[in-house]
Amino acid sequence: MGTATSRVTSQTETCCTPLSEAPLAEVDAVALAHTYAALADPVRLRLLSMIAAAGEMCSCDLMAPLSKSQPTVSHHTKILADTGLITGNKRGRWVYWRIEPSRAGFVQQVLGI
Amino acid sequence: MGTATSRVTSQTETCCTPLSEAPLAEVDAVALAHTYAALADPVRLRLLSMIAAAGEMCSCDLMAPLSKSQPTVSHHTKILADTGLITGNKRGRWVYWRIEPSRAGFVQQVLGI
DNA sequence: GCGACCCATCGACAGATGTCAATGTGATTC
DNA sequence: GAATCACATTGACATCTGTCGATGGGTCGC
Repeated sequence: MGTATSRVTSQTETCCTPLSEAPLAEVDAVALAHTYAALADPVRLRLLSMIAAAGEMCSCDLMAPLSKSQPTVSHHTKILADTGLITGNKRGRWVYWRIEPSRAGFVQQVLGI
Repeated sequence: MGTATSRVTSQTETCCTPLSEAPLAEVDAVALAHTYAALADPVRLRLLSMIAAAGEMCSCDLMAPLSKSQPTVSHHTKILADTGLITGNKRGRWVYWRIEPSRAGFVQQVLGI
């Protein structure tokens, strides 16, 4: 996924303003936006915060604090999981969610901790 | 809505640093989500990136690289400005946009610089 | 087996969002 | 003053998103 490698042409050219370094490529921008979209909801932020604080939580313990229905909580955990911010671990009847270790630093930044 | 009741379930040494005792309050979550919503769009991320790289840009130079109409660019700059990430400075007929200095560090984090 | 439980998925709905053409506003130039 | 330019605003549209009730699929205890 290399950049377009479009070399800087001229300062006054119309196509792509050169800038100092290459601006965010469109592909990268879409990926980044997808990640931030996952964070653009209060319920998901609180969800992340709870999981980060507890280390691990099952969905059944998330519904009450969030005041959301079970399908809604499932919907949000799926989005966070698809984005790679949390991972689910099914043990018996319960699914335990935790912050994806490789993203723990990013999540802490996001939560302003 | 209970406030900080510090009901941390012990055994927090699993994957993350202690973090906060209380989960994100709903009010704070809404505010945070509002900020991240402003970043949840590829066009706005590239817009931020361009402005950050150039230091200052006028709207007229943003339309072509983004391949967006003038009203659309205006729409996005307004959202970023309302969120406090950029500030506009009108000089003559042109509006020059730059990263809000107090948020420059945050923006650089966001753009992965 | 049977029932209870936890969770995912589906269908539907209201509200938010990105986009553009058309129009309005203010500044500049003639 | 008239024309032009840069930008904001409006109105309309298609799409996306958050939410919940209903349903399905596994898992446990009996």
